[in-house]
Amino acid sequence: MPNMSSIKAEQQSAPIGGTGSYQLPVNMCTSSSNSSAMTMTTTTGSATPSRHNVSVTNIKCELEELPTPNGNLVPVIANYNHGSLRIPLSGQPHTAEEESDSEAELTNIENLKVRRRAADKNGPRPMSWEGELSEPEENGGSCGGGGAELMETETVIKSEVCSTSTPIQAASTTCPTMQPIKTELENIAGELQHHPRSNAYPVSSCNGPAKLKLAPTQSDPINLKYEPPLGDNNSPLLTTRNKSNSGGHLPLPANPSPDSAIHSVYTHSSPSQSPLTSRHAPYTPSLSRNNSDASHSSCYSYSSEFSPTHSPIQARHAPPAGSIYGNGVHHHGMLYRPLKAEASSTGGSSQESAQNLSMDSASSAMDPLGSGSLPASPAGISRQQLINSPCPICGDKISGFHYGIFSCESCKGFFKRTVQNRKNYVCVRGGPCQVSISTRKKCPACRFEKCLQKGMKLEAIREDRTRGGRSTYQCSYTLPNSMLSPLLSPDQAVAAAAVASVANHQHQHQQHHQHQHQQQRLQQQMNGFSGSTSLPASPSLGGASIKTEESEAKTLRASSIPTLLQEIMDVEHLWQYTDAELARINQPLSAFASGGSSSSSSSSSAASTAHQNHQQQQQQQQPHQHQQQQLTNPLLASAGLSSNGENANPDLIAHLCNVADHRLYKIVKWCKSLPLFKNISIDDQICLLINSWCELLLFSCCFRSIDTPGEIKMSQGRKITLSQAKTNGLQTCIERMLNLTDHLRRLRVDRYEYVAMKVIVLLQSDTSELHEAVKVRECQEKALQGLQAYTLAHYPDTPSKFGELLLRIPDLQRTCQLGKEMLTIKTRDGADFNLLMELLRGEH
DNA sequence: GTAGCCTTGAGC
DNA sequence: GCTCAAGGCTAC
Repeated sequence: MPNMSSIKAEQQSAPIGGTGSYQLPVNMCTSSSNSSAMTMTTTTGSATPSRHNVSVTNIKCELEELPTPNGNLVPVIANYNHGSLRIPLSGQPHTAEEESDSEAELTNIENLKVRRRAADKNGPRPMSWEGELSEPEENGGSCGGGGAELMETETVIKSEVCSTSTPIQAASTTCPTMQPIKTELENIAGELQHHPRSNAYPVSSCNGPAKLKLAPTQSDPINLKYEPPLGDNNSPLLTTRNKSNSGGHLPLPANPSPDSAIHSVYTHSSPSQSPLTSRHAPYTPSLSRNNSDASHSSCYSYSSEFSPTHSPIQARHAPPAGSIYGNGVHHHGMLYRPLKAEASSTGGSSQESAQNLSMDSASSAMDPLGSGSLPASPAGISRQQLINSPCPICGDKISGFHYGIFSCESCKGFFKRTVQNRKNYVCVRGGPCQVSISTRKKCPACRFEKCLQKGMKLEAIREDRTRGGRSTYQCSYTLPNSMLSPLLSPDQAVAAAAVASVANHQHQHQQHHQHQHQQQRLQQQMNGFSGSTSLPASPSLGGASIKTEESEAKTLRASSIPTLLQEIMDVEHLWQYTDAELARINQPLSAFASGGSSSSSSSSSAASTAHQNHQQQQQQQQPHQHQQQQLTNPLLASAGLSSNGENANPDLIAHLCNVADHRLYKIVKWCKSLPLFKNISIDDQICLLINSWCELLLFSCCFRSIDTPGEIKMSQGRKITLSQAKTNGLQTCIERMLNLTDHLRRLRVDRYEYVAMKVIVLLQSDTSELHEAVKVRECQEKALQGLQAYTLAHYPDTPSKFGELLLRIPDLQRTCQLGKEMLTIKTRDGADFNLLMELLRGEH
């Protein structure tokens, strides 16, 4: 495992200042149904605002408390030694034999890691978890659905219900059958961790709260700091920039000197705080290079879907068909997002009035074919046109796409140097200074600030300085008006920006746009997940520059979204499935159910992931095997259900198992990108995953069923009612799920709360298998703090909501256990749901 | 410290 | 093998 960089810093979650406490009546240790209370302490920091007149400082990453202007100390732990430290934990006693087995298994894991890393040194860098995970499928047969992924409305019930075992037990008790899954998870996590980039900006992932500012509510008892996004752009950096700019909505501090780019951006940060810690850390990249490309090992995020060629944005942000761009092309083009405050904040150059452009991807997003033209970009702007335009920062000639925007070579180098060397420039004039070709050297503070403002991404700088390869992250680009005006009228441009921005956000959840579904999702995003829930406007939703009272209100609400929650939300798309994926996962079963041949393998749509491709291939190669395997589905058998449909709906159950199996891949991928999860050691990541996968599946299922009382939503129109559950022998479990869903509905759980709770469930540290339980607990605390701050800020009338949300977790655990008990899965050879089967087998 | 050019490496 | 976005090198 590579050493963590010395600059790796992690926010210390130790309490500072006043304290408040709450109990988490959660027992995520799946080994038993016992519940344990976890006491956590939140704090309010002491006010120690300070801004120093420093011209240039090299930022230290020592352990320190960073005083913030709003009075919150941001403790930072530097030189975190990632990893292999194993803390013997008390709690779950183990027999000597178990201990021995566990040791042996852990040793196996270590050996696997070593071998893998050794192989990586000589071989190609592993590219994706999908690829890793698809391996067992080769052995175990197809899962029927290809890499199908579920959207929010898809089905997972079965997997959740069918989960008969206790994952953590599987991990901890060294069941031999668990080794395969552990190996897979290990491989996956290993790639995340072992790759040098996995250490990149760990602060970003674990320091989420560091950038938070105290909520503007006195009721907030914890030391959470919010980062009110005043801008409309998706980038948290940009958002912050807008806020910090004097020309924006907020005036510059009275102190004229300390306005370095960094200080003004991270107003909560100490002037001495490293750009890495103060900026990078807080703004946990939502998309990790690890995720995206197979290297998938870096901790700083990019997303697999977001490679420059398969940009995340490209994948996510394609405008819906029929949009005003209306070319009907599945383009990877750019989406325009005007920056209203931009011009005023940076003063008058031609670029100041530029439109901010969110791009589907850097390169191939722009030009996946390398043809040099942007494929159906909204305004029909080619890559060449963009490159020929002036650098949005200084006006020099653009040399390419650097760190998230098209910029010149000098600004690219400047940004790299500043971040890598942790410069902390301060504008002696208090900024903003004009930044042009002739003046760009005069004020690095304002230049850097403009870099950020224009969309350069800190997360694009690789902490480990790994060269080459692709990077993927959500990009925003400043497009000069001159490039838009000939194509769109100002009004059109604004409207386009609004529509595209929303579409941009939407596409984070859907790689293959289908207009109707996108419209529905748009409505969901704008109105909340369900009609009865309220969803605070996400900053990333705020691309619309058309200021209305409603949008302003949403912006206001969005401003109180803890950054950590926003970061978690930013990776939520990894949890979701696209329509194409759903179609794939549903098709085989439909064919199966209809008695058709296993032509299920002939997926109608092109595979969008390696996993899907692989599964498609497997299905094509073994269509009959797939059918046969479904006929002998051990899940069905173990559930006392025959596959001939006599007393059950095999299609339903097999489908659910199939979905669950694929869902597990999604979960792994999602976990990788979670800001808090990424800094946890490999072993602990595996442990946590094994520990909570069932709860995660079940919880997501319940949440998506909020708007369908009496029904648990399955994939695309599939629903299961209590009566249907009785037929399938799942009555008790479904009943509990419905009950849990009722609670979620009653509590009006919104999407932010939902994603936060998932992370809390995932980061349950109450297991003796964790090597760094304290660290995991600290991460969970941050998630808890984020959730608490959010609920207090958004639902001040229901201060008990936070506690009530946590109280649902034991229900969730009990429901999972019940489902497992109901469907005592017996391990059988030839299981076709590899990952799921491995997990299930490992528990018995 | 700047900035132009080079090298690297993943995706296609 | 090409593209391109990373980091590296080095003259200034």
